[in-house]
Amino acid sequence: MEGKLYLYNTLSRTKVEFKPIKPPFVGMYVCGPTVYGDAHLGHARPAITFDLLFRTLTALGYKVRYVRNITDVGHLEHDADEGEDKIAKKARLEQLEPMEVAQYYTNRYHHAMEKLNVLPPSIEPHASGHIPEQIKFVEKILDAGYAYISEGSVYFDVEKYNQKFHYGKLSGRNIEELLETTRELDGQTEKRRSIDFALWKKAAPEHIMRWESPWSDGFPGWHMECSAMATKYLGEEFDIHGGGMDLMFPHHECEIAQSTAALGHESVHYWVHNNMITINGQKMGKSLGNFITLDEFFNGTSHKNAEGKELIEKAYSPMTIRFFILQAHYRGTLDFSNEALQSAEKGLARLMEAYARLGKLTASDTTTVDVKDLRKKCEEAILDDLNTPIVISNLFEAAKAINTVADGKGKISKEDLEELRSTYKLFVEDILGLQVADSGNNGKLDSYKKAVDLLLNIRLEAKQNKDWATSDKIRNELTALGFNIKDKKDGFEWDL
RNA sequence: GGUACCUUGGCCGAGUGGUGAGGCACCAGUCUGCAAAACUGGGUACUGCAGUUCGAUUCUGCAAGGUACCUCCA
Repeated sequence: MEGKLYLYNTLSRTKVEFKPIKPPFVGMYVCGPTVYGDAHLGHARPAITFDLLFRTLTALGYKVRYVRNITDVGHLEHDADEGEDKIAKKARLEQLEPMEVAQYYTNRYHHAMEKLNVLPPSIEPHASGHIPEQIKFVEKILDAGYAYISEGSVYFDVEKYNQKFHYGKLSGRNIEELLETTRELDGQTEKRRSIDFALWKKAAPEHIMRWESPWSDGFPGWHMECSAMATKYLGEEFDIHGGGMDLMFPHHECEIAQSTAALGHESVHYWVHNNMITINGQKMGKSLGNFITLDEFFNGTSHKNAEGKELIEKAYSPMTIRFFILQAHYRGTLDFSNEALQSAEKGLARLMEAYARLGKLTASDTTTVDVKDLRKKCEEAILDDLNTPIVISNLFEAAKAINTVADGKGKISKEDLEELRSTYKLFVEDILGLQVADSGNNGKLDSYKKAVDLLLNIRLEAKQNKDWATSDKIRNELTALGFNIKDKKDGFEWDL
């Protein structure tokens, strides 16, 4: 694929042409999960959005280094937890090593991502494995004069930073406003200003996860790992930084401040943020307790909300979830509902059936269906800030043409057929990352398929003999077993 | 309270200053022994009010409703 990619840059609040610093190389950093719980539907959104971007960049010929971190050092909690490390807290509850908990959820995250056909990133650094880098980064900020030490902790001096740089440029906030609205939080007394944030935090005695540093036994601040690890693997300046919109402030704002203070210049050229998934119009999030985990979707596990009402009516395949997410633009909210998910499921099935039929079409000498500009239309859509809904709508338009030809009501030339196949392959599989079902090609599966074909051929013979009783019996019983039988002009199609 | 954003047909969701993206659901027709599938046709949606305009769903203003961020969150 060729062409200019336009991306919405949160920094400028406009769509801009994507120009890498050093083509053909592209560096992309995306905020990954905090591994102290199962991934929920909300986590699937950035994973799929940036997987899509990764795939699109790759299809454009870029050599992408995609870094997605694992946050396994935990961060401060509010309320009664008084700065207790999240992972440590869970570890004590379950009598597990903190790293055991982190590993457990990391594995589960990986499994869920694999099911969603999310490609693994090039590098997946763990925060806990980069403590020295983070300490060095804090030292740089101290040396530059934008941080101060207070009772074993190190804080970023936002006000001082703002005198030379612009704190709030990403999220559109100004300091005066923040000073008025920030609440009382833990560590307030140690900090000079409420808006200052921790770069290194001294650990309380009961805090299990801790590391040595020049200032105290403690742990890195909320935003430190991303600055340190992005710099380590992508350099002082890199192309794209992604994450959920809810991370814009304070997380990404603080990251910009930290990196700029330490390096003397900004790091990220394009900030890309995906919007939230909502449920009943409200953000699905850990703190709201209204989330549904990916495993629950995949297994159809019962999930009751606070009022005891079932949130999911049935199991949804990973590809349904992926398709559901891709049917909306990444910058818009996407509302979860069973109805929406079930319509996505059916739509996906229709699209994939057309794709399967496409593989079986035979070419004619002429073309009577309109498939001309499919590739061009899909390319324009994906290059326009990853407009997957438009890509999909174009694929559906082409699906009609495919079905028409498959029904024998239209013709397609060899040239057009090949073009259509390669376009479908590129967009359905390579870019949207929609997996073709039962691509498995082992002997057992083959025998099983042949057995079903055999039954249906017997039915075909019965039909030719107008033996409707036998014909219907075969169809009805196969249907009862979960098969879908579709009669064609001179044959049949089936799936499970 | 501050800041930003959103409001599209039964549902989900694109998009545009002027011939109704697409999916799901629904209705009718074609095909079929029947069914399913497929194809074809069917609905004049753009929160309300006012303004700009030859013309607004699209621009401006006001109003109503909703959401996000300001605190860990994807």
